[in-house]
Amino acid sequence: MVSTNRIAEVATLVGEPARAAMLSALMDGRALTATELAGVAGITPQTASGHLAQLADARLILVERQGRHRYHRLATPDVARMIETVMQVASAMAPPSRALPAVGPRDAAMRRARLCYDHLAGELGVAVTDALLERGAVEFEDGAGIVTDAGTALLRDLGIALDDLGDDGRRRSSRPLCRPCLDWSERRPHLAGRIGAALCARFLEQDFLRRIGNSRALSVTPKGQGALRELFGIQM
Amino acid sequence: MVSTNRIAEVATLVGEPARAAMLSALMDGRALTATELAGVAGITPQTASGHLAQLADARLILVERQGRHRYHRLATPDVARMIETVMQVASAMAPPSRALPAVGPRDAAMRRARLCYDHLAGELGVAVTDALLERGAVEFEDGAGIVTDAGTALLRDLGIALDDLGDDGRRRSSRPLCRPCLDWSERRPHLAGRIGAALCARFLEQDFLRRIGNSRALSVTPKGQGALRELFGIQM
DNA sequence: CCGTCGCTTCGGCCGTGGCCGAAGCATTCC
DNA sequence: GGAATGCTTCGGCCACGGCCGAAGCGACGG
Repeated sequence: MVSTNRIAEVATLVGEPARAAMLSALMDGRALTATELAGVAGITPQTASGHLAQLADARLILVERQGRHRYHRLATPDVARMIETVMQVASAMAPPSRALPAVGPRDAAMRRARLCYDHLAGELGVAVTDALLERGAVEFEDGAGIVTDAGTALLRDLGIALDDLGDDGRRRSSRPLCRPCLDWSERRPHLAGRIGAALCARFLEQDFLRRIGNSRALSVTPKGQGALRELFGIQM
Repeated sequence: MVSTNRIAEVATLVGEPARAAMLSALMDGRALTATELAGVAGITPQTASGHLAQLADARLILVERQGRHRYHRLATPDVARMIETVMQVASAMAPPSRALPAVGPRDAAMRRARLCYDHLAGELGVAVTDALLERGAVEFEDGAGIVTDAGTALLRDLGIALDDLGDDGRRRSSRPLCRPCLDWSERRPHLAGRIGAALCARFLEQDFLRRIGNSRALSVTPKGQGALRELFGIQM
């Protein structure tokens, strides 16, 4: 059992618009500087500094010094998962007044392919997930998922060894190997968990995908176009 | 994508000690009155009333009138899951000063068997889960889980039809069929999700288990002792 | 019908905490 | 060395929101 005060403490940290904005910005797994985070939250650096100190104290984020910069990132996948579930409840809340304010057209690239913490989301994420489901590589039972033997083999062919996935030095006990994650633009599940992260990392490493500037959005390289078509029959 | 303000809004609701205490008290799935909740939160009824109105406005809880009482319960399993993930992060936080303050001996019954939202927890919950894992009825891959064909058959023998589990009239799309839930006293997973809830309900219905007074704690009836031994080889 | 009970609304008090300007350290660059 | 950059600390302002006492309202029960 956890003291309810500890629960409230954590929730309070998330329950402040500026901090929530900063944590959301970190949901793509990148490490950002205090000034960048101040920007996304719309506050001054000194105010952001205070917030970040609180988040770091509570171990929700980790801070890494690099020269005169300090990079902040989410401390664990658990934290990301927590924020994700809060988002889920928030999205189910009574709408403030009207329907969804139709995502702007400039987010076209974001809808197409983007990072969700450390795995693939958007049309591409959903398409890859569909392909894996179709091939029987993974199976979802509502909010849970497993990798089949066929999936283990398929991933090995892609250069991902499942046995190694726990050995990232951190060994987060609670990080699922495989699970679905609701895609906010597609409203359908995409692949998350350790294999979701591994797959995404592998695609970036092989230059199938590239970050678009500083955003969460991803572009598919020509090399990636071919590979995705060949591997999964995906035409992006 | 969800507005970060909405996220903060939800988190703020949880991030208040009194409200967190009330939500935690509702985590066993029961519906409690405003006065009872005021009691657990250590505040006056009029203050609790205000809090509960806020939680209901945000659709985190549902209120049901019954005579001069108003019963409050968590609105959806999603809300319970959110609180659970917050608890998980909270328990991983930097300890305030010393180690766990050794759960009091009066919680012996709680440690033995209790409700966790709507499924079994404590020694009993873990034991049942272990038995199901051992029989290959369910499989966990870290934070995810599935029911095998053998498990489907086993559950049918117990009087639980998996096909019906979605038909509770609410059809919460995101509620997993089967998933592990970290047990706070045992520090090991027990069975949650829709089948966790169904199993628990079935045991209560068959009078294998009974609520101890008004608490989350459960007692195993003599009938239940026999059944559990016979079904799962569990000696409580 | 009146008393009790459960709950809500109102009003006022007060503490917590977010916010920024100014100032103070570091680090890097010229 | 001096200037710019990135970030933090300090101090003071201010508002939001939690808290309770008092009062009101509806339901139940004798």
